[in-house]
Amino acid sequence: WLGLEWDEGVGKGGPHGSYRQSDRLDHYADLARGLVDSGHAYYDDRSAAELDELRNRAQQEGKHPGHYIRRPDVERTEGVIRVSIPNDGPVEFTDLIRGHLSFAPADIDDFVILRSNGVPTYHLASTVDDVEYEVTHVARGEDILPSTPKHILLTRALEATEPVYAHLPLLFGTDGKKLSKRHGATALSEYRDAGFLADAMFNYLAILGWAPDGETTIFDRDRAVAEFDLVDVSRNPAAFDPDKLAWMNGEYIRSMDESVFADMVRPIVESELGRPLDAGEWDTFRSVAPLVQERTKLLPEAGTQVVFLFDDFDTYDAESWDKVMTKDGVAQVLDAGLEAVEAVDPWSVETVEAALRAIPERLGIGAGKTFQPLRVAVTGSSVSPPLFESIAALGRERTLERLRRASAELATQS
RNA sequence: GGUCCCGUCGUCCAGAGGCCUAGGACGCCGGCCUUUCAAGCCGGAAACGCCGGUUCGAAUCCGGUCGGGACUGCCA
Repeated sequence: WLGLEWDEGVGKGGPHGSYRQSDRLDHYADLARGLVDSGHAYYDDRSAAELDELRNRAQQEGKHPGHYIRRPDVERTEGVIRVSIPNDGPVEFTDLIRGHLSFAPADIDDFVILRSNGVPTYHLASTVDDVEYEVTHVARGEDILPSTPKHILLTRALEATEPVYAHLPLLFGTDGKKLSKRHGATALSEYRDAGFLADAMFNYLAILGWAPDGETTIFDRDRAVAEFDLVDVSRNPAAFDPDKLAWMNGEYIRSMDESVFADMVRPIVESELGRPLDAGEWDTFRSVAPLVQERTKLLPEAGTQVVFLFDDFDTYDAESWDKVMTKDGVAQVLDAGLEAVEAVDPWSVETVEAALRAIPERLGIGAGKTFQPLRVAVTGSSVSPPLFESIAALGRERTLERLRRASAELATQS
């Protein structure tokens, strides 16, 4: 959806055979056993209780939990396979984003690479894949920064050269909690379904942790691709701000070509209506679409703004009615509107406007007092697209019906 | 508890010793425009966590401190 393409992998193929880890289970297991043979790893069949005890002891002594979980004196021949951490100096590497990093061997666990059921852990599978697929740069979340020394050690044990790492800052929700597929996740598809544009989503995501310069907020994919560099990525975590995303989406909607916008909104209107638009209705819609385009942030809003043109609304918006239609003089305004609309000739935005603009003068009241009741009568709400255009698009007969309906409604209430 | 990462407006991003009385964006507040809602335009409030040090000069370098976060499993 976002137009992010990969060069090789599942569904795309490539020179490295299957890219599906489930197809390679035996291979990972073979490599794990090979690491035992070469002395980099060992079998461990100690019980969970035994390991817990070692962890507790380490914690009580102010050491990290894995401190005492090391290669047992007596060699085992079954159980999980662990990598034993070599005690020959710190593991150092330069992260593209964070700079030089160093981890002491004592702080790195003897970690499991093959479970007792023969299934590899993430550490093994992903490291082996990176090596065998000849991955040069690993860009991933900062949450696995602590695992990176393990992956480097594994890579060296596999007699390969480690890739360049870049650990990106995490994304937080507005609640300040980490955003991930396991916690507080909102699927990307939900944003698409909510009416966000892929280009806006792409731009917003890009701005989280990076900017082309100090001034620019809106930029397209080409510019991002041309100017983005991992070393420029921010080191601090970013909070996902739905308001800014919505604003940005509005910016993209407004910059769309009118006809593209109309085409995109059509299915939304039709689903709102529960039926397809006929040719005449489509023309009507296209005539008002630019007006709607200016005032929508999310695509579905465009649909709700415009349905009154095609189907009669069931009820008036209660708040609008109370605010506008319960005032004195509304009945006269509706009558005047009826009269004016009947007399419009020929029918156009300009003639409708001229006819209605004459009303406030004639009745000696303000423009707002005239147009708001008409708006509620015609559209069902005090919030709508511009009035004259709306009436022109609605047509004379339907406008007259709506005005009569509002008068009747008013009579009922008094 | 331990290891590591991070610390500029409420939020996102600029700022890589003097150009900073700290800039842009969202949001917020006020105004203009206006028949509504938007959009647009103008203006405003709003931050270098704190303490030391280096330096003629620090948001930028160093140390400490405080605060936030991640990790700490036969999860990934």
